[in-house]
Amino acid sequence: MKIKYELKKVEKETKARLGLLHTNHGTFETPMFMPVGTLATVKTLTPEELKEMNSAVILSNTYHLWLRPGEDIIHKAGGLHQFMNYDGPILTDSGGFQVFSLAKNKEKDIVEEGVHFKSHLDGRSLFLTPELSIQIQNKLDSDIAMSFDECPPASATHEYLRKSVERTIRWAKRGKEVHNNPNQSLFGIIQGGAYEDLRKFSALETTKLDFDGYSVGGVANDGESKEDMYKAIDYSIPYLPEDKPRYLMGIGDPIDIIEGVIRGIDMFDCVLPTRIARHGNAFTRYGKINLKNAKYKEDFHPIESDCDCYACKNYTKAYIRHLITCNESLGGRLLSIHNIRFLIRLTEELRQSILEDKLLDYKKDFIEKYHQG
RNA sequence: GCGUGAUUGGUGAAGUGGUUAACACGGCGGAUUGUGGUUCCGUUAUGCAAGGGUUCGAUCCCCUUAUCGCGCC
Repeated sequence: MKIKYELKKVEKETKARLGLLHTNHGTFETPMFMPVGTLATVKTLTPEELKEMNSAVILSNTYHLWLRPGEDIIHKAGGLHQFMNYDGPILTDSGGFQVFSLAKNKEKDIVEEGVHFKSHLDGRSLFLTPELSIQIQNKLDSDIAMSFDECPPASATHEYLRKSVERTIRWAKRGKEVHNNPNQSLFGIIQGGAYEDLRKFSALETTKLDFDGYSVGGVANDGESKEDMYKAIDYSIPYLPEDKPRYLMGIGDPIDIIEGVIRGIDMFDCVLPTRIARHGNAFTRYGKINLKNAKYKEDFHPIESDCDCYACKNYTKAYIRHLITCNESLGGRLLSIHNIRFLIRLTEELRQSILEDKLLDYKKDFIEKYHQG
């Protein structure tokens, strides 16, 4: 069975949506945030811990799992869910994002057939195609597979982006044709940078292929401005069907999530909460803080006194700072728990605000507070 | 006691008679948005044991003192 999106409500003054995502591994509310588990694990956390945080979908990665341990081993294990002991929904990224950062010479390495690039592990030459990406994802048996797209840099010209969008559409079609897993849904990806005509074209052509969901991609690349990111969403959303989920790829800054939800996005994923956690940073209502700062040396209070996460209920900033300073893995774990819970809770509050038609007020309050810190 | 060798930042240490004293660690701060992240980027000794001298100029040469190491009575 494929996923099913059930639209429950659109907020009065915005395009924000409240919905339910029915999957083979449970039903979950949107808007939602999906933590990233590139290598079949959300770094340092167990599936049980993620469930405790009310986290739903985990995002994993085709490219990384293809290299290690290989899709055949995961297939033999009984699929990704069995392999990693996670019975919630899993989404796999196509590998497009990684591959394009590994392809050195875009002109030469990206061809109609696929992409030539070097393995980040041993440097050997690899070739990934839309078909192969989908076939790997079929074997991984994730709930949602992503089309293999070209993810061009923010600095790309209109001319480059136009060709790229056209190719991404051809690739989406090729991937869809070989997709062969009745329990797996497939999403299409809208590209086109911050150009209205390209986003519109990309959305209209991609939706013609009738995917199970659509994502806005090519966002938050190498120094793209927030304005361009919001444009990318605004120019794409009007052409996407109401009854399919919309996923903004790679976005997870709290403010960006709010802005995305207001513009009609249902799903987000991001490495930010876990990455900054490993580097000692925590999201708070008053902005992001760096636990490594000397001022927390003797701060015997939780990161946030009103946070319901395991880290805040049991540990102080001084202790977590000590762990991070000593490079003890528990530090990154506790901060990952806090940061993911922070974003999950943010989506819970956003849903409540949509329900009460108070999203814009919520945004105003949140941003005001967030910038105070 | 005599002889001898050392003494460079929080630490381990390079180094030179001449504008800004390597490098590493540590400290302090920042970055991070479909994870090549125990990563990346800043910054961190107005001073080379102390005092005096030689010199246009000394951390580098000389003298004295202090401290430490080594050898001999």
